[in-house]
Amino acid sequence: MASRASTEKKLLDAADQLLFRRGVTATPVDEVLALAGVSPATLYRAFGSKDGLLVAALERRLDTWLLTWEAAVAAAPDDEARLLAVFDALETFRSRPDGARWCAFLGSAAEHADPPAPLAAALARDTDELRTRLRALAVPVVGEAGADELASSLLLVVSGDLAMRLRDGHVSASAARDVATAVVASARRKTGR
Amino acid sequence: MASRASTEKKLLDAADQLLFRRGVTATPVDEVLALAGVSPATLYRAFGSKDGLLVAALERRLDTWLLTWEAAVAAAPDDEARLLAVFDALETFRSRPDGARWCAFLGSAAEHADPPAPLAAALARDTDELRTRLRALAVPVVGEAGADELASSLLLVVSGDLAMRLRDGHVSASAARDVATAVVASARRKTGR
DNA sequence: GTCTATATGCTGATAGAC
DNA sequence: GTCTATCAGCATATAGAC
Repeated sequence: MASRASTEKKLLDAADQLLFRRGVTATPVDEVLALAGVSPATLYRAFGSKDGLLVAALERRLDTWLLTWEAAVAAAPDDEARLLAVFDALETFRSRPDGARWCAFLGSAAEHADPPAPLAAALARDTDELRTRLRALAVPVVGEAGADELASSLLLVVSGDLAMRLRDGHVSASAARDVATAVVASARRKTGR
Repeated sequence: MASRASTEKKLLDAADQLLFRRGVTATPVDEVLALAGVSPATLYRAFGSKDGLLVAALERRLDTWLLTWEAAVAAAPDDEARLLAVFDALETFRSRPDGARWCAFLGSAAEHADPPAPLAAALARDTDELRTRLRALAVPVVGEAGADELASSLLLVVSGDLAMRLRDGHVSASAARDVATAVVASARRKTGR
């Protein structure tokens, strides 16, 4: 006897494993249903549509990602390591069983010409969290003055790491971290720290 | 009286304008046909399938992109400017009437779980050209020893700039160039130049 | 011979009825 | 949970215009 919460969780788990590996459009609803062991009616009652399930999966995923990132920050020894911990977290998150091919948020947004509002909101929240938290972690490293610019630069590097996963396999895991290290050093020099 | 070459060009132009702005899957073939003012039979005779047209459009697009980049390199005053000219070219290319929402190659690849061979080859060629040419431009700046690593780093920054276009509009046009400048400075310091 | 216009088979996703 | 209707998009076939 399946409770409502557990069938919804099964659907979200299935969505996580399929939609973000194969792509949203490329994955038939039937496969999600089959993996979840759930009937179509359940999906449409709980989430309204395939897109509804997608958005719910993204929201849950963002929470998980932020926890992963927080753990990496907590494990880092000093201010600069805390700022760069996002790259450790990316690696950890990528190696999860439901790790996306590149990025669940960017990938979902990229599939729509003009993403529907709830989907755009999910990506915007991801972007905001990245920028805001990077900025907060940047303050101890370069001070208030340089924090905005450094956060934007690092967000670009993070996005670059994600996009590189779509290209051929030449990419070393530490490439993004190396670039970020250079960016931080440059910002430090600029602010005299 | 429409010649064979001209109808094919009309299809490629329409593909450029629609597929890479709205996304490949998101654009029905019918719209491409309507914009090109061409009948279905013409498309399927010339390109075999929607995907065939896509690949042909990507191939033509890569040639155009490389010409744009070469022009930007030629206009740059010194070795470092030539290495960073790729960011000028990105801006120029983006502002074309058929400029992609983010990146025609990454976007097309992202839509397939496991891209069909001709599509994968198109993206691989894009990646190879970027890496190889960046490496050649890096040699005068940091020497043979550091050129591979610098090229890889800059490729990541380029990809980051492209991916940022999927996020919200906070991005300044010079952000990628600033990051790249820091990366080049760091590489220079490392190789003692 | 190359194109246009139109009609149609086919497949698979979505949604809802039972 | 099964089963079915609807709908959209891709691909092809046919017939005729330049």
